[in-house]
Amino acid sequence: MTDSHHQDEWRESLESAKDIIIDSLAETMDLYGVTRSVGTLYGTMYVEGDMTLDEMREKLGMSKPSMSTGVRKLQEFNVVKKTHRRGKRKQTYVAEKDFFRFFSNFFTQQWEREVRTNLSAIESAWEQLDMLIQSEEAEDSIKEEAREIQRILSQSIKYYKWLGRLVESIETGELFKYIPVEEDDEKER
Amino acid sequence: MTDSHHQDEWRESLESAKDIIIDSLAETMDLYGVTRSVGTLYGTMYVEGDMTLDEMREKLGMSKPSMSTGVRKLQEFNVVKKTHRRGKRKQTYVAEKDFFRFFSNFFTQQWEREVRTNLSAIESAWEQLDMLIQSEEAEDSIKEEAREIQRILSQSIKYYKWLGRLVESIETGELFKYIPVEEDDEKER
DNA sequence: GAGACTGTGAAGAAAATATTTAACAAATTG
DNA sequence: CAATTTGTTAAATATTTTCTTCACAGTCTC
Repeated sequence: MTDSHHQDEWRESLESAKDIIIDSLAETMDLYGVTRSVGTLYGTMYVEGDMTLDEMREKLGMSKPSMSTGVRKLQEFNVVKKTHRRGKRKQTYVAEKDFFRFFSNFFTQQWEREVRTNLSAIESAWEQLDMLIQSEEAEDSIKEEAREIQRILSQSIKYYKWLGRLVESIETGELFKYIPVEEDDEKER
Repeated sequence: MTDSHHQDEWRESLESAKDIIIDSLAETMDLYGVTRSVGTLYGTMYVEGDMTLDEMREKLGMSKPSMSTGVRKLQEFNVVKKTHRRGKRKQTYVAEKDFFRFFSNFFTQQWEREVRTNLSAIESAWEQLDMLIQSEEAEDSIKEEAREIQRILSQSIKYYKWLGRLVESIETGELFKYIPVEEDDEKER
């Protein structure tokens, strides 16, 4: 229809549109403590669909072990999964494209860990403070400081329990009843 | 009452209880892309109350510029604020001890930025894809890929709008009506 | 089972980040 | 207004993290 030079330009334009998306995804994933290049990898899989390690390597111009570890990290965050192309030997990987699920997977995991870690730390600190408070020997000023810390901690416990319930409400989908997802709607403004 | 050696041991025990809390806070802040030592700084302010830069420096055994930049970062995250001790010349800083406010400040800011960044990226990518789709010359296969990306993007837009509403509901306190904070209660199990 | 291919671990190189020291600018005190 | 103190910037250094090259183990193919 038209000469191939023009088609290259259109192709170029398509790729640059993809890059805009990829970069902005990478930037925001950066905020979550995901390294920039791993974020770029996710973004690439997001716009390109499922990929093999070699396809990633070629697309990003990086080494294969990098891709391997990058994909692993994304799997740990539950935002990338293994798939397979039928008949093919190479392993393929697919990015979670549904950001609602991305949100759920990512923060659920993050927050569950936070709750677990901090509640157990609070528990052992609390015991130690109790021992101190109940001892005969310790000075009153020390005891008072111990009690003050317990007061702060008891506030925090309330928070972690709340965070646990938030996680639950995400997992059960309850949160999405309270804050509903707008429906797909042609006449949406 | 008892000799000072014993008191040192109790003091030691109190400090170690604090350290348990500090470390676990630092570890979880690490998950949010906050560097470990900045997390430790936050944790220290959390258990120690308001501090001057010199007190931080002494407590953590680090340089003053480190404290200065650390505090700045925490202020950017809205989890530390300036205060003053009356009559005193030195500036003091205080950590947000209420984790509900911590949660609100931190994620509100993070997510608002995410929504802004990505929606504007999607907008410009979308326009570019539109140009491509409406052009006479571009090959059908390219147009089809452009349309496919638009389909994915339109799903994402729904997500970002939802995330924006989640932020709102945190800011207005609505979320805490849906998922209530347990009341302070002596006979709580 | 030999040969080819895929994915990952280890070690070292390169790059990015954090931290300190030194210098300075602003503010406060006497 | 000189002297002191506080907080920050800039440059140098140290440390950590990331990335690559190389090597190898497991799998599939013929």
